[in-house]
Order: sequence, then C-alpha cells, then structure tokens
Amino acid sequence: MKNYLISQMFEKMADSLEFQGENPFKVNAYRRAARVIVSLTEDIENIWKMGNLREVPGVGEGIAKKIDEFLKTGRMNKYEEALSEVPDTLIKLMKIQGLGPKTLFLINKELGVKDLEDLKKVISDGSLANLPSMGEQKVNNIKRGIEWFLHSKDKILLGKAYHLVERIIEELKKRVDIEDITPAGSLRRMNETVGDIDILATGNNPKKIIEEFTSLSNIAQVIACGNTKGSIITKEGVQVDLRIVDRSSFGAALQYFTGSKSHNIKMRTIAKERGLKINEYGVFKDEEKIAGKTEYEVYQSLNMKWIPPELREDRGEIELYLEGQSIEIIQQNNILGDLHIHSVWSDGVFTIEEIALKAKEYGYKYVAICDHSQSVKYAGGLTEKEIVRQIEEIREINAKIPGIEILAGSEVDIKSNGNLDFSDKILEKLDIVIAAIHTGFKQNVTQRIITAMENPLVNVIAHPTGRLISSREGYEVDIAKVIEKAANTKTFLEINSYFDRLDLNDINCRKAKEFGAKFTLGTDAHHIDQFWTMKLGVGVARRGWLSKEDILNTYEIEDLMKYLKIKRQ
DNA sequence: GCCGTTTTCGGCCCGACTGTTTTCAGTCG
Repeated sequence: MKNYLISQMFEKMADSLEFQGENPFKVNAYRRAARVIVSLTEDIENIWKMGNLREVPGVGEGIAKKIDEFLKTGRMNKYEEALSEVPDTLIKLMKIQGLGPKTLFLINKELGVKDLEDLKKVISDGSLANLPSMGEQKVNNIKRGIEWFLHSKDKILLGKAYHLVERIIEELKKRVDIEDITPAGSLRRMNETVGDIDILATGNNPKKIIEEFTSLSNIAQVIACGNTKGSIITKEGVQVDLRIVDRSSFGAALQYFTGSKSHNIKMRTIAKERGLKINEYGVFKDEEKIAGKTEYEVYQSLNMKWIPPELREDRGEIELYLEGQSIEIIQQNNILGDLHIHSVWSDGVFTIEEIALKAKEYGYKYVAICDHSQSVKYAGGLTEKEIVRQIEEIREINAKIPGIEILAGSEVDIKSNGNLDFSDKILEKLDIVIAAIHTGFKQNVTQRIITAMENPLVNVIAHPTGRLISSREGYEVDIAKVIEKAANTKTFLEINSYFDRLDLNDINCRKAKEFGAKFTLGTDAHHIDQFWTMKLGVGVARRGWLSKEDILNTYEIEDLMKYLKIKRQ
C-alpha cells in the first residue's frame, strides 16, 4: 500500500513550494491531498486501477496525473524537481518555531544559509539582525526556537500524554477554583501521538488560574503567562497550553481547539455557504451569536448531531452527519472484559488470582490469561506441560472466586517456519487462542499469519502489524490480505491497547470493518496497573468507526464463548 | 492546484499575536 508514501511526497512538495513562495492556495492543495490520501482506507493503487483517482476529494487533474505517473513509472518528475531545488536540511529548519517560509527564504537568499549550522553562525556574527524587517526581538525568538527545536522530542505517545494531563488537571484543581476543565486537541481526539497538549477551562478568576498553572510543579519553562492563556513546557519536554474562556463560549472554544484542523475548516466552509460564521467564540449569523455554549449547539447550528471527537478527522464524518445520519461508536463502558493479559506464568508480574481480583474490582465480567508459548524464551514462554497445569489452576481459581470468569488462553507464537508453537491437542483445551508473530519479522509474514488463521483453533491474531509507535515500523506484512482472510475465516483481529502498539490502528480498523472483520480488545498488560490502557484501545476503535457489535469484549460471557466456538465447528 | 444548487474563473477558514512598521506581513494554532 503506497498511500503513506504518496502522501509524504505531496507533503514534501508542499514544504518546498511554500519555501519558494508559491501561491499559498496551491501549497494548501498539496497538503490537503496529502492529508486525504493518508486517511484513505482503500489502497490508492486500487483506486487508480479502477480509474477513480479524481473521485478522491482534493485530487484534481494535476495531482491525479502525478499519482498516475508515479504508479506507472515509480517516479514523479515534479516531486524530484521540488526536492532538488530546495535542500532537505533547509526545509527542516521550517520546524523551528518563529521561523516560517518567508523568513527562511530571505535568510537563504541573502545570507546563503542552508542548514542549522549556517543559521547559528549568522545569528552569532550579527548578520541576521541586519536583514531588513529583522529586529532584535525576532532574532531572539528564533534563538529560542532553535533551543526548543534541539531539545524537543518528537510527538509523545497518547498513553503518556493522557497520564500527564490527568496529573496537571488534578494538581491545578487542588490549587485554585475551576468551574470546568477539559483536555482538547489531538489528545481529546485520541490520536495515537500528541504534539502539544491543549487544555480548556472556565472559572471566575482567569488570571489566578493562569498564574497557578504557570507555577505548577514539574515545569521546565514558562513560555507565556497572560490573562487568558498560559503556556508551559514540562520537565518531560512537553508543551502544555491552558486557555480560559467565557462560559458562554465554552462549547465553541472546545469545538475549535479539539480540531482536527481539516474537520474545522470543512465545518467553517459549510457554515459560510449557509451565511453563518464559526469561530472560537460561537456561531454567528450576521452579528448575532446563535450558538456557542455547548458543542452540541455548534453542530446543531448546521443541523447536525454532535460528532464524537474521535471521528473529527474529515474522513467523511461531516458529510454523513450532514445527511442527518450518525455513527453509533463503541463506548468505554461497553467493555466487559480484557482479552489479553499476562501473568507470572510467563513474563507478567501478578498471579492469576491477583489479576482476577483486580479485574473484578475494575467491574469486568471476564479476563483472558494469554501467556506466551514455549519458543518465546525471552518472555518465559510456557511448555505444553506447563500450560496444561496453568489451565487446571485457572479452573480452580474460577471455582474459588465468584463474579468473574477467567478464560484460559494463550498468546501462541507463529514460528518463523510458519508452524504454531503448540499442538492442536493443546490448543483444543483452551478457551481462547491468540496467535502472534514474535520472530522473523521479515520472513514471509503474510503467509504465516494466513496459515495460522486457517487453523480453526486460532481465534485471534494479536498485534497484526507488529509496529511499535515509537521505535519499530512493523513486520513486512500485507495487512490488506490479512484483513480479508480474517473476515473470511471468522478470525478476530486484535486491537492491542498497549500504549506503544495500538495495533491495529484506526485506519486499518475501519478498513477491516468494511471487509466485515470483527475485533477483540486486549491490553497485553503485564502489570495490573496497566488495565487502564483499555481506554486507549477503545479510543482507536472509536477512531476506526467501530460499533459495540464489532467488538467481542462487549458481549456477555455466554455469547462470547459462543462466538469463540463458531470457528471450531 | 482544487472546485462549483450563484461560478469553468476567481475564489479558497478564521482569528490572535508579534514585531516592525505607520497600515501590515509573517507565523501560529
């Protein structure tokens, strides 16, 4: 699937053209096409083969031609041109806060700056400050921008941001009276990674709230401290912005700061067509404010139902809601259990009994213990003898602890030769069998997974792409083929909720749903303190437009057991 | 470069802030 690759090419072209001072609307057209293409659930190559490129929103004559050229020849002339004209090291400098394309162009043209070293040099020798429209303040800002650029890390994982923002809100609430406070931005949309964290609040004394915010513990730097907006960098290097808004505008501001950008642009364009104006203060007809107190009102003003934040990516949700439809996506409280947990039997930290008690406390009705199998030595995989003993233990604990059902499962390894790590005789004894790749990431992965799915005893494929968000691209796997096979063999696909996995991701979930596949949610928890990450998995499911019915963990235990047996019959 | 229940040409989301200028360009979210 070349969607990501092609999207990146257009993104880079946009950067290059922007730098060269091209018409900003043209630049934007490339960016829009890039955003749309990366969000497509269908393989762009298929769309191309069917001759339907022009039906993709944002793809017109010019961009369609370029895609066609690339898919036919493997090259794109205009792309190569754009890259050769502007060195990559220069484009990267646009990431520096306070340094945009116009200024960068000037610096490059007048002073010959081509990379970060050059830039530092012209700052220290004073030649930058001598450029027209360049003053002391601007140079200082660029200096600060460079520092931030150097020590800031990439985007942070959703799971980490989630924790961080909870801590901040909790501490702030203790210090000062706040009426309402909530995270906005990509965190609220449950993006798998988050850049800055945006928080929105209302209260009687905005100035005081901002003051307290900018003096929280765990702050490395205060960037801004005004009357209604404060901005800090935490010791982890994460920028957090807090805005205090008026009660009467809270909904409009929340909608505005939740984004996504493309969702909002489309909303505002539609509003404009209808003679309305949407901004962060409300929805206006001429001068009159007709909505803004709640998000519900904002959507209502365009005759739409409220759109859940996780759907706001301009992936067709606006068109759907405009028709008066809505999507019934899964809710956090629909989840009745966790279907992938490790115990001390392999590399987990807690005993099965401890897990069961914690799960019960959590309000779950069941949990599946799925420890590793024998060949996964580094994770203490169980031998066939051991798993037989483990099944016995699970049955005993089930008899002992009422109110929670423990399923005997296994995360059985799909070995590099394609065989499963346990014999069918063992697999038959288990309530749930999750198959997973842990070795041979480049060895025939697609076929190995497909063969595993053909085994009627395999219920689930765990973390189907194997990616680690922060560090690993994933197996060499044709995920489209896996999805199709999963749907055909009634094998569930896991949404692994471990915060560095979130695998399947949102787009693959949606694609899989279109093929008729079903899903399980599992935290892959090795510690009972990791149960909460189920929220992240539910977030992915919601972003993937999945409903309650699509996910096995939402069914009562009797139905769940029935679904697990279907494939075996 | 895209797009069209006003349009095949002439628009393209909206506002705040900053810094350098005397009315605005650049940057950001």
